[in-house]
Amino acid sequence: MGEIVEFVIEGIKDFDLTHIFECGQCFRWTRRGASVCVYGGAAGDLAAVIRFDGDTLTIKSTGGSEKFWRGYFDLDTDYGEIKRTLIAADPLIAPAAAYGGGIRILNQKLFETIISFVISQNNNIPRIRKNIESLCRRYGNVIENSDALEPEIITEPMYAFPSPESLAEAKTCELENMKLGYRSQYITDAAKKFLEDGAPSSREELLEYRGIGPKVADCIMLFGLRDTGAFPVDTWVKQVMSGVYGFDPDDVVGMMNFAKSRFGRFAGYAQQYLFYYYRDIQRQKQQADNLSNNKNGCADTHAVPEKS
DNA sequence: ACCCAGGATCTAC
DNA sequence: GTAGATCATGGG
Repeated sequence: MGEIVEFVIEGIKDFDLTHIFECGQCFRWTRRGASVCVYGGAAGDLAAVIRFDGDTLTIKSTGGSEKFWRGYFDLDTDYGEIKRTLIAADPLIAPAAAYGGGIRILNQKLFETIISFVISQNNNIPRIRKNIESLCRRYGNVIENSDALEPEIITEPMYAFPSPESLAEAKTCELENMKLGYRSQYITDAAKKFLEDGAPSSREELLEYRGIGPKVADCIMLFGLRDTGAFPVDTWVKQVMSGVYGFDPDDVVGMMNFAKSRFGRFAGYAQQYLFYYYRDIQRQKQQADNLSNNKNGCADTHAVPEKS
């Protein structure tokens, strides 16, 4: 244990690190290079630097076998076939499947997925990432050799995701002090329940957790239990489903029925393409608006209000 | 100062 | 069973 390993895997199609790491399924990977596609981060209790160039994936990590990383990145699933099947079932999804065509649904640890998506409720992705990092720093173990991996890329030690035991023993008030907010109780309760009941394996079991409702349960089914038929409906999916398919934004049941009947066991992939596509173009639109506001000089014309 | 974010829960009808 | 208020925090 403790050996740094490196794997080079060639001939990979339908793969893009930005799509994979920025599509909202994981929260511990960050882009490190400006031009080259390099990500650093952690999966469970392993730290790694990931590169993808052309069709070649390079993984330098603090451990794990090639088999583990192939599974983590879902390399043995044919995403070209998935996309063709989705588009055949519904041509309207073609733009989204092309836009996020390099998405892979990662093979993540169940407990990490549960806690991460409990934190995700009514929260935004940048803050979810911060919350999870502070949890790892406080309750996770230092990842051995993570500082020796590539010191110019990963400049400080990384921490493993906390074990169920460590979060079960954590004081709820301490989580509150770490700005975990009202979700603090959900987190410590979930860790205790996970330890007592064992790993949940169905949507029904997940819904018995306090802090896990239908949407979070579906995310955990998709990302933690690899139920690729799950179709999590969040605020972004509501918007794209109403915009593209004309659903009432509050008709969540209708959207889920549509996805199930149209996409079946591939509904989860469809959801990821739709989520990434719509959220990303909305963000770019927002940035463009901000730029044009500055150019017009509209943003600076307000006098600074005096404070009392 | 305001609305929103990968929502869930509690209460009141 | 379901509409409405509330939850803690900070991004934009």
